[in-house]
Amino acid sequence: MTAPLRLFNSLTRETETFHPVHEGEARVYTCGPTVYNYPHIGNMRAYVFADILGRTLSWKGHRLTHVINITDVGHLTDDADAGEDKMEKMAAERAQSIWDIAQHYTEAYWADVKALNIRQPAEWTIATKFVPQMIEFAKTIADKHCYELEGGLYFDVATVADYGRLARAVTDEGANSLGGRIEAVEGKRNTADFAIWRKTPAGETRQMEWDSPWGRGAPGWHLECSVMSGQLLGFPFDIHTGGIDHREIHHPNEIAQNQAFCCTNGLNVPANSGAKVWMHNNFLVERSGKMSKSAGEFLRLQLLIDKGYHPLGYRMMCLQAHYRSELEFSWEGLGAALVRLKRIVIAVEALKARHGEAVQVEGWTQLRAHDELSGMFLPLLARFDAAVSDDLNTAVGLTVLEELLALRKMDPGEVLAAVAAMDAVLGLGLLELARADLRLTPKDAAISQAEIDGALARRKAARADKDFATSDAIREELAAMGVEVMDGDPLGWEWRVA
RNA sequence: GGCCCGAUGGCGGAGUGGUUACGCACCGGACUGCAAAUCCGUUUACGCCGGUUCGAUUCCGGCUCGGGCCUCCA
Repeated sequence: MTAPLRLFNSLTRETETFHPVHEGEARVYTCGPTVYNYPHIGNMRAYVFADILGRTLSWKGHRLTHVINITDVGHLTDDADAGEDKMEKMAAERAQSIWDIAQHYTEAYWADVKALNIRQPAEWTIATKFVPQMIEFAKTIADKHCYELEGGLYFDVATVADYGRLARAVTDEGANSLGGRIEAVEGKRNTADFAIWRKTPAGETRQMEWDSPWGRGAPGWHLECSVMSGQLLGFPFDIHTGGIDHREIHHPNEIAQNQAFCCTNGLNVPANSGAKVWMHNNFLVERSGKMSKSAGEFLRLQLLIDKGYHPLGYRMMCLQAHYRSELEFSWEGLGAALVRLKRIVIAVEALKARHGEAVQVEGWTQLRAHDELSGMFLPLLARFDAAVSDDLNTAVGLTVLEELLALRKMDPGEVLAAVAAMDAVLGLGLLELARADLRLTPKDAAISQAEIDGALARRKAARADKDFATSDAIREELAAMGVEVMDGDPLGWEWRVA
């Protein structure tokens, strides 16, 4: 009855049945943000995706250990020597301590995580807290796989088998398409070789630097993830996630490091890649151009909130599409998703009103064992299970949820139990969310709550007197201020978000 | 130059060798003083040209268009 969990593995480019490394468990590592600026909503799609993956693994009965890293060092703006560290660059621009910058943007990221109902992982790994381990890791692989140049310690990609296979980068002729246009760093053996450790140039001092056998400096970006994932989850672990852009460079490099490390240590690693399954979410795109932090309106989650769109509307928007498809962002699309969410919340609220008591939230594993659930629910839950088990098809899962809510004359407690179960995967907070919560006041609202209340009271009096000319005039005034009056609705009025 | 994707109704977006999700919008109905909100119902599609097939939106080939990556990026 329960469907096997099938996930698309970027390594094989095929959908595979998930078999955990450790029976009953699931260990997942997610490439997190580099905290040199605010995340935009496109960045956040990766964490909504990772969250859905984690929730699905829990739903399927696996004990989940999820780790998300915070990159606060080592991320270059450019290739190796030429590039500046993003963190150092931002700190210099803002004339602030690099540590303060990291702190500030980490907290901003966490605020978005919370607003999007993304569950807390078992651990947030902060890169700068793992530098000694990174040095140890580098020492382990240095002899066989690395070489030293003026700029630091470099990884020789020719020393591992099959470099770049994740990226499908090797052509029939055997040439590697990665690194083709990279400005060659003097002395690099292969164009795709990358820095494991970057030395601070002579005469310079950086805010973030550490001593190492290869001189004072900072770890390379790719090293962080290999070290933190291996350290906390152990090689091999189950699933490594990230944005699709990481499929080409970052993750192949990470895999190369993992291969080097595991071979050196004699570990038997399936596919020698560190993780068995590598999963990548596609981008959120904007037809006006590439979603960018530098150009035009910065699409932060806070901007959506300021405009009166509840952040869970954005989560809904993500859930309507498959994580491996590009998703088009538009304000209209966001509005549509929010309307959909609102209608679901209304239906759930009505059920709660009929039921009158709290509902126990249970996983699929427990629910399946219930025999008292009416015949209608198990088939629906099974279809929901089949949808999310099919490479996380939340788009179809949502339609099953809506079918459930459209059922009439069923026991509200049972429907709510089924809703709770589905929402354990979808994470829309349907049992807690009230419709009124979705009515966010836009930042530029031209009218205050008190003024709205006053106008509505006057309008009510006019209607009682059957003075419809006055009541309609008040309604129009409110409409001009962005307030939509809804007489036949318990909420009474709503912001017209547009 | 190299590698890799995509093309579905007004918009977004699933999926499938034959019965053509779903959401939003539109339209019709209920409700309303009238609206709005809500609820019910409903219309519209698979880029082009070949091939395979009893039958293709779905498989294969070509074409056109669009996008991504090869520098940092979720």
